[in-house]
Amino acid sequence: MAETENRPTNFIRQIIDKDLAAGLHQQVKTRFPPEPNGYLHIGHAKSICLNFGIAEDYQGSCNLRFDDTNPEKEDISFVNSIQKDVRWLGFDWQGEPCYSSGYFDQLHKYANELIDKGLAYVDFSTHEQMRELRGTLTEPGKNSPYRDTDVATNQREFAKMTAGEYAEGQCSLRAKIDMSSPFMCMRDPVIYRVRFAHHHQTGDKWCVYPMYDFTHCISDALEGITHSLCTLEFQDNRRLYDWVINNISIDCTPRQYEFSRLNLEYTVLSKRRLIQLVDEQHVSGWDDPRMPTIAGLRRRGYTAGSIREFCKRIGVTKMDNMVEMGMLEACIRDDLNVNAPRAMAVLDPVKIVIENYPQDKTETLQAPNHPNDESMGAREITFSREILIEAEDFREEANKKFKRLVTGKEVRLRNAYVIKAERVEKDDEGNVITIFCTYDDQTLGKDPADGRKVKGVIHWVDAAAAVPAEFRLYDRLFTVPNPAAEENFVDVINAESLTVKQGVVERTLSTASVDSGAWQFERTGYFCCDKDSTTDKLVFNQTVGLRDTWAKIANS
RNA sequence: UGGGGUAUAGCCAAGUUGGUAAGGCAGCGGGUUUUGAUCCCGUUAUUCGUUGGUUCGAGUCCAGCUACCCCAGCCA
Repeated sequence: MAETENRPTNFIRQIIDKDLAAGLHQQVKTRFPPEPNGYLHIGHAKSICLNFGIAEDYQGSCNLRFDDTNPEKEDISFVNSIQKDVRWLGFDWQGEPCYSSGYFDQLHKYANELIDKGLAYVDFSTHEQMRELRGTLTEPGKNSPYRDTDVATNQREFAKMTAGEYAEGQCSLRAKIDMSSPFMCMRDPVIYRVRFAHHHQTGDKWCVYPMYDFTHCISDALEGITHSLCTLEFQDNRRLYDWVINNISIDCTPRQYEFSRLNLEYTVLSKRRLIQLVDEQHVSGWDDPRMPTIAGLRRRGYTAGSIREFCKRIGVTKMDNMVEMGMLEACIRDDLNVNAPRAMAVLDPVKIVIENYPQDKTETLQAPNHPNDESMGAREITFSREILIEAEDFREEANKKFKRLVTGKEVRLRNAYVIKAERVEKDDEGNVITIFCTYDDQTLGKDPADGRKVKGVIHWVDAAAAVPAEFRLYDRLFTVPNPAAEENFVDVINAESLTVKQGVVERTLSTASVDSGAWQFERTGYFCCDKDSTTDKLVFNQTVGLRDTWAKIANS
C-alpha cells in the first residue's frame, strides 16, 4: 500500500541519533520481548513497528525474545502464534528467537554473584509478612529478619532452594537494596521464587524461576541490546534495571526508555482482559474478527501494511492516549481503496423484474475492476430480466434526498442500464416482494439521449447468476469508548457487534476463498472471505464499511 | 511536600540553540464522479493545563498552582 513516505521522528529516535553521534554504539540493537501468555494485539504492533522499524532504519538488528519466566501462565501455542504474527506484520528477527529461559543458567550464576557480594538473601517470610514489612506509598518499609543472614548461609539456602528442598512460597531470594526507598520496586525486590512447574522450554529442569526485573535487564545485556524500549508503567522499574546491571559482572550497559502504550476506543488491549474474553467465550476465539488481536484483525481483513501505517500515524510519545477507531479504519480504507478490486454483492436482496426486457435474453456486460485504475482490468457480468437489488435501495415514495429507486422514478444500475420502477408486489404482511420495472435500452454506457438526468446509481446482481453468500458485519465490541475504565468490562460488551446477512454475490466470486484477498463490494464496504468459507457456502467478513455520508443525512 | 511520569484543536501529533503554532484522523463548505466511495480545492488553535516572572519577543527559560496516569505481585 501507499505508506507515508518520511521516516518517523520520535523522542526515542532522537535519543538514538544523539547516542550514535556521541559514538556510544557501533550499531543499534533492539528487541521485542513478549511474554508468551496470549496472542499479540494492535498494541504489540506499535512496539513491533517501533523496535523492528528502528533496527531497519538504523541498519541495526532486532531480536525476538520470549520473556518466559513465569511457566504457569505461558504456553508453546503462544510462542508459535507470536512468531507467525510478527512475520505476518512484515518483520523478521536476527537468527533464532531468543528466550529468557535460555539464560536461566547465567541468571542463576548472577543471582549467586549477588549473594556472594552480600547483595541478595534468602527470605523465609510469608507473603503476608513481606507485604507488611514493605511499608506503603508514604511510609518506609522495615527490614526483614532474614536481611542480615550471612553470605555463607545464603549461599547454602539458595542452593537448597534450587535443589527443590523448599516448598513454593516457603522462601524467596531477595535483592538487598533499600527498604525505605521511595521506589517501591527497590524495597528488597524478590528476584527468584520457587515454582514446581513444567516449563514449555526448559521442562522440569528448574524449580526456581527468576522474576521479570532481574531477568529483563540481564537478558538485554547478554544480547547486547543498546536501547531497551518498554511501556510507561516500567518507569520506576528502570531504577531496579540499572541497579542489577550495575551490581553484577557484565560489561554491556543497555539503556531502558519508556513510551506510552496504545489505547484504542471501544476495545480493550490488556492481555488479562483479552484472555478473559476468550476464556469466557464472549468471542469465538483469539482470532474472532472483532478482537483487536493481530490474528483477529487479519481475519477481519486488515492488511499488514495498514497496521504498519496505523502505527506510523499514531506516533510514539510518553503521553497517555486514547486513539479513535476512525484512525485505524482510515488506514485500512486507504489501503483497500487503492488495492481492492470492485465487485457487486447484495446483502439483503429484493427481486426486480424488468418487464420490457426479453424473457429468455441474457447479456454479458463489462465491468471495470477499479474505477480509477484501468490496469486492474475488467470482468464480465451478466444481465437479464430478473435481478436482485438491495432492499434499502428502494422506497415506494421518498423525498429528493433519496437518490435511489422510487416508484415512478428512474435510477442507474451500476455498469448497466437506467431502470424505472413501475409497481410493486407485496406479501400478506405488506413487504415488497417484487419490484416491476422497465428499462431504457439506450442507456448502456451512456446517459439518456433526451438529456434527462438520472442522479442515483445502485448496485445489483443478475438473479440467474447470483451466488448465495453469507455476510458477517461487525460493529465495535463494546458500547463505551473506554471499557477498561468500567467496574466490570464484560458488562459493556456490545450484544450487537455481529450481524449476519444472507445475500448474493456476482458469479465471478463463486471461487472466492480465504486466500483471494479483498474486494470492495461497491457502495457497501470492503470484504474478504472468512476461513469458514467453502465453495458450497461462501462467507464474507466486512472489514470496514465505505465512508457513508448518506447515513449522516438519513439519520439527521 | 512519598516517588515516578504527562499536559499543544474532538482524536493522534510536530515543535530540540526563545523570533511569532507542521502534518494526519475526524468535521465543515465547494468541485468532479455510472460507488451518497475515491479524487480535487478550500476551511478548522490570535493560541500551547493554569497563574505569575525573565525578555524587544516564550509553546519553548524560571517559579508557584491544577489535572490526569503509574508504583505497595513470590505477574510482566
